Amino acid sequence: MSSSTHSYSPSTFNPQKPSWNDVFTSSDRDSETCRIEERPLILRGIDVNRLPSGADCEEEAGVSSPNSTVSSVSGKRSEREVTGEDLDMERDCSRGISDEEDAETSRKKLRLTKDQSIILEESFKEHNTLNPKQKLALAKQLGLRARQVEVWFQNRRARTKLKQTEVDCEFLKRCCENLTDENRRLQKEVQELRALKLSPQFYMQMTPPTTLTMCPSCERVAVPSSAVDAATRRHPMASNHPRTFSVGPWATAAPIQHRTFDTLRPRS
DNA sequence: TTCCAGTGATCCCTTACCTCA
DNA sequence: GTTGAGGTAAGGGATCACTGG
Repeated sequence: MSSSTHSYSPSTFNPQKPSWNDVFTSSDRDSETCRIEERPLILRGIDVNRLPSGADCEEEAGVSSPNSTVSSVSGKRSEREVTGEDLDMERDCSRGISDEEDAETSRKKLRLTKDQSIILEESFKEHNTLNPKQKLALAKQLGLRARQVEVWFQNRRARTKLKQTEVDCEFLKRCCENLTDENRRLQKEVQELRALKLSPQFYMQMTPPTTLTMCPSCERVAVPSSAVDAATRRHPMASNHPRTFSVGPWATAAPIQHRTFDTLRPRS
């Protein structure tokens, strides 16, 4: 993010409270009063970064951002935010805005100052959503409107989600590649084994197929013949009805671990 | 107690503006 | 000077939860 061409004046930016925790000790999302206070100011035709000229704009006067950049005109505004009072305030606050600015439907863009961004980031780290009280307090601290803080958090959450999606996507891609490799390797192994099976002289040189013994009750398998003997000695069931079958020398007695998606995730 | 309209908050998608290469 | 891409503030619709009548 560049602010080189903007006339940021961080010196005039004066965060009132250094600590977010000091500002918000309660996490409640309550209070009718908050809702009333939160009612945003009309934007149309107003420089959101400029102090409102009218005294009627006092509510936002202390809150508006006198320092953060660009003359900003929001072209549109949510209908639900427009109340009768707001309309009156809008008219009041719009005084002093030039006609061409007023007539201008294109919206100029606000750029947050570095300090504002830092504070917003810090507060986002602590909670990625804000209750009305927190929003108002933060807006006041930053010299922004509550709506701007709200929008910033909304967009920030979207960025976080997008980043997470990218990470997940990358991870799944790697999983897919690994599985493809594994599949290729196994296919190759199958081919080799088939070739071995078809070549008698090589087959003759090999040790005879291992006899596996499986206990019918616990379904444990012992691979080597010595192990089978041991198992027979230890486990009476194995001597009675050992379920035996022949497998190739490549057989493994280790149970196959079914990996879940979570187990595939890289440990962080 | 249930239904319903109103309201606020949030998410998601999109637009518009700004900056930079 | 122009242009296209990328970043981001903001608008607006959809949805959900809550509340009061």
